Amino acid sequence: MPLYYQLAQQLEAAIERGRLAPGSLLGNEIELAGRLGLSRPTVRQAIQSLVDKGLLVRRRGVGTQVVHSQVKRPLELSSLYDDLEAAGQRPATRVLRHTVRPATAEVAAALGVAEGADVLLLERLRYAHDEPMAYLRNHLPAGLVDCASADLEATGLYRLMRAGGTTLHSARQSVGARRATGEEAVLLGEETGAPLLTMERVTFDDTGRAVEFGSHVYRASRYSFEFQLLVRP
Amino acid sequence: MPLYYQLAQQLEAAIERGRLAPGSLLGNEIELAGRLGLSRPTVRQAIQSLVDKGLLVRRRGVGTQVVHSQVKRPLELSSLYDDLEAAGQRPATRVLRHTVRPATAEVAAALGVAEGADVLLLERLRYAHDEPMAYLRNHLPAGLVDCASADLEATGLYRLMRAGGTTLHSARQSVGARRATGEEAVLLGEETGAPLLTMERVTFDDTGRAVEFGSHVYRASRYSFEFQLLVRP
DNA sequence: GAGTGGTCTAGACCACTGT
DNA sequence: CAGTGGTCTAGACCACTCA
Repeated sequence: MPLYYQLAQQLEAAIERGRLAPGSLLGNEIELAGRLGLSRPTVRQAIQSLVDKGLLVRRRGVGTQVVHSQVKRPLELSSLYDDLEAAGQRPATRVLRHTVRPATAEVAAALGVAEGADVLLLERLRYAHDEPMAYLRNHLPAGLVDCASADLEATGLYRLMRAGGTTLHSARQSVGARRATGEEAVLLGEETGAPLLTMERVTFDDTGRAVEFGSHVYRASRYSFEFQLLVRP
Repeated sequence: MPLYYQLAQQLEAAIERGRLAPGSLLGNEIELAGRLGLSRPTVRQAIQSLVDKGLLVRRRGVGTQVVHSQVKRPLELSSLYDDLEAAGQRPATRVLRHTVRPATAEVAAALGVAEGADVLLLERLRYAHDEPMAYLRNHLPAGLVDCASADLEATGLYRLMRAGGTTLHSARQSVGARRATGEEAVLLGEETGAPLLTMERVTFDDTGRAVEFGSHVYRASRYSFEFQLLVRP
């Protein structure tokens, strides 16, 4: 483990345990470096990573302070399955469709493949505590992941993609709302016309290639997106 | 302007204008530093800032590459007014309410003030192209901003807060959906029961103090949230 | 084995803040 | 004015990738 990373973790732990009180000054960087036997750039790198996380604030001429509020995680590219599991919601998945078919114009444009090229279509119903939660439709370039329906019932798609060697890098998301169609209402146990949260997402790997196009609907009565934003300096 | 910042801007411009093609290698850092007459840490700092923005990818043993996809801005703490203005949507605001009142329990909890303490209540209708777009309800600790209704009609709240010396730092948001009430439907020009996007937000300044609690609804037929996510390394 | 980025050091000067 | 973080330099060694 790099030294700056170890130091960042120690500081983060000290903040979380309240050993560094909110608003308290961290002590100046040079003295801190000397006390720890590190160089100042190394100490700065550790502090900077916590500033990026929103745990610390630096002010020139003043010092480095612990932020007052309890900052949670900023928005990440997260997996619904993992989020539900972390929240103790007993996630489960029913795979409704799992086939290869030619890309429509919309899917081809989103994934950056030729129209008519083979794409994997996944349709899944995601449950939490045995209640339907979301209806997930995903399109993936053919051959990217090699998974059985059984895998998809046991875990999330992102985890399968990572396990298959795909390095997820970024995603472009759009969140909106609309009324449920009759079919969606039946699947999700809502009334026709009930409000649904919609999320469209194109995910890219670290070479910039689109690796997934998702078009999902969530029961607005049981789901909302929560996230933390940081202001870019 | 710092040297690393200037270099980052030059590189970013070269990427956006296509002078650095997607997938192309940037050249190794030491040679680049020598060519530019800068030290390697300075060059690294410039490159790192673009990696953080998602424009570049580094691979040890390989080099630094331009990402293939067109990456737009990641999600920031943004102002609806500024977003609309940037999109050429002719934003306008009608102030419906602008009063000081005692904090309810919910507002007090969100802002971290005592129940019954004075808070500023703002209710605004936000238009784009003369069409109603969103109904905005904000609560602010009293005395934080000193603004006339005229100011609020001409610009966004965040810009007023910044102008008043408040340094925005982070926000906790929750996005969901629900049906429009009769009153909301009238204000927004929708039918009762139409789907609305909802957003609740608590904004913090750089000392961690809550400076704004917003509870907003958007016409789902005319608005969605779009944003870019990056995977944390 | 050659070349890359990842980490780290030991200094230096500057800009800003508060007293 | 003293003290802080912001920037910058000129080196060094290491871990990883790929031919």
